[in-house]
Amino acid sequence: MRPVTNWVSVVLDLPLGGPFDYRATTAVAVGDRVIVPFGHRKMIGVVVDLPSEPSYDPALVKDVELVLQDIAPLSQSWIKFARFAAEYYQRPLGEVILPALPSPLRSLAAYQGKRAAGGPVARLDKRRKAAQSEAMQSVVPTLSTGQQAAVDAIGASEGFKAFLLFGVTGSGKTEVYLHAAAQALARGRRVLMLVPEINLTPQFEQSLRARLEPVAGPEGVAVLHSALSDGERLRAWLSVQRGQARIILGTRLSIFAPIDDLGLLVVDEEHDASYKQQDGLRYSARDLAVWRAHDLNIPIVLGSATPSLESWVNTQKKHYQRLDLPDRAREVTLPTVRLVDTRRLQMEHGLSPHLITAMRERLANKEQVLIFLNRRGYAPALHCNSCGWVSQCSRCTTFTVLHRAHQGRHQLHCHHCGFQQRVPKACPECGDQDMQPMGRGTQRIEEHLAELFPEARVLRIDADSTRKKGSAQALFASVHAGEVDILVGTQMVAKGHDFANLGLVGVLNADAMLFSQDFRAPERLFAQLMQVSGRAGRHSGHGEVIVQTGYPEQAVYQALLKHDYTGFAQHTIREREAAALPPFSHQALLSAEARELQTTLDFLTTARDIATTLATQLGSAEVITLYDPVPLRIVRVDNMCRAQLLVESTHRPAMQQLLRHWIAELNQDPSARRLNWQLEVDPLEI
DNA sequence: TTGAACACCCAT
DNA sequence: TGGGTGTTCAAC
Repeated sequence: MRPVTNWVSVVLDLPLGGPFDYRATTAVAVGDRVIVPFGHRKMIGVVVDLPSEPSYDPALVKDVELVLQDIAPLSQSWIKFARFAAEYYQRPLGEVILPALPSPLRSLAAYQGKRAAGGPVARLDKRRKAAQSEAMQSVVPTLSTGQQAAVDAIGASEGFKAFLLFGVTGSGKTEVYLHAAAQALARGRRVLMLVPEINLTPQFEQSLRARLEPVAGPEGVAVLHSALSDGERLRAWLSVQRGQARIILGTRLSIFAPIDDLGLLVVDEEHDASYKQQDGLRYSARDLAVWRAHDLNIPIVLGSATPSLESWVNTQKKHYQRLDLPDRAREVTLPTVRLVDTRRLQMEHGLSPHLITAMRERLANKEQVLIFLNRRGYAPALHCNSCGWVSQCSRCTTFTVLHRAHQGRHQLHCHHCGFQQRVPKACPECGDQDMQPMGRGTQRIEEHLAELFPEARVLRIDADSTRKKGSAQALFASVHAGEVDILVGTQMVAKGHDFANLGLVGVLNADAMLFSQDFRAPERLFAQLMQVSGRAGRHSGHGEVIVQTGYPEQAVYQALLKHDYTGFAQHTIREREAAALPPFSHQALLSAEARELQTTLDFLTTARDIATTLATQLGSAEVITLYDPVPLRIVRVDNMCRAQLLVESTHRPAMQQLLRHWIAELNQDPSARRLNWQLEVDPLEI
């Protein structure tokens, strides 16, 4: 018998291209993982092709060392998906495929050494599985007409169809997801449900288990997110790949879960920026979800009270079907919104008299109050009253934020590079000791509120108070249990949680977001305000939201007053269209950083010239706009100076083609090696 | 990304 | 002359 020689194309987790060709002497399939020699080391890669001829000098091609067959090969359909993501976001395929696997499946150490014992999968399977807690059976509520219509529409769709489920907080979107998921399960298909944040998975998991475990079985629900340990992640991932998990709940990374027999995809809070990965492969899980649904020929439901303008425009173009949930399902009214004009008011520690009075009333009425302030720490900076010195980070062009650490001690933290230092006893500039906190963060508000309302129990929830794993859960639980009267928090508290007894929401310093450079800032502010407003009075029916602003006449606030997403979207869409901004054009962002700003700008200028030449050669110069390189608003972070170059086009294929050639040329350019640069497709922030 | 090879520099 | 530091290049 002739020895079998197969050429295999393998992708590796490397920033350089690939795939890399090898020779295999044992049976191997596309989707198998292999251990291969690479340079002076060995790596785990994934076979993506079995070419008849190698695309590399056969004399230099090395042998596959080992074919790992402890799991089934990754499917063709999944690899096709990964290939799309790699091409769309202009990254090597290996950089999509390998990070999508749980780390034990791609780390050599898990397979070698004396403790490897047959590899991570064998070790996991040998261990006894912990018994699952049995889920509480829950009552299936009757659906409103709107909900029923939505569920019916989703159920009736054959093949691909994108739905935008549009309804305010409390309108019962979750119930629609649950019913639609139950339908898909009943048809023997599986369901993938995405939520924006890890914080939101426990409560969703609970309702999923309670409602769908009877159909899906106790092992039928799997949760995937980045906070899982390696072992937990592997276990969940395997249960997905092996088909045990029927319903998969997760954050953005779970869009890469290895499932082909999906019957439904759900993206909750589809407008949420957390769906955008901000490093490595900068993908949008929502956009990829739509592609995946299309490829698998299944319905996808995107839910939001404040849809992204991209999705909204898609409903207007009839690419997506809108499903409206007009009323709050539980027959309660929307909270009243009041704008307090801070320009002509005497404020007390950042709180207007109106807000204080309203708080007093609610507290007397035994209702909870939420104070929302998107700024953590004690104060945004420390200021010297005699010379005007302001605490600044030595590595970044930012102020350092005053934080109250343990035992009332203060520290200065840089929120950009993480640098922490003691508070100087005297001004480093003039030696004066009269230094004052400038502005207010959540810690300081918490402190003032405790003085102002001595009987009230005040709790702060922000990234600092929830640093430990699981502590966010515990803090939220104490709010739900009624152990808290006043909750102070950052955007963390705005999402998802349904506080039954919350009557009043106070929004401080919303204006900070209003004048950001980013053209999407008003859209984001509106979504955030709507979201935080939705926390008030979900059950009592007489909730109130007080927004303190110096610019009450702004369109964002006027729209909020009327809970008018539609009007706000229409207004904003007209502006975008007039300025040819997304969704009426496509963008890409080339950013770079180096020790010297000039190095960065020089590189970007060269890059721009290259792109100009390419656009002309490719005949796309007319549809592509290349802007000038500009330093970022915060130029220096961690001693690196940053700048960026925006590319815009109304023609996506032309843009994609240009980007592909551009990256290839930049990779050749020796000057590009002396700094860090990256290209981001569809940037969310510019 | 990782490592090896190579150039350069300064102190002994 | 040795060894520490930084730069460049190849990897199927």
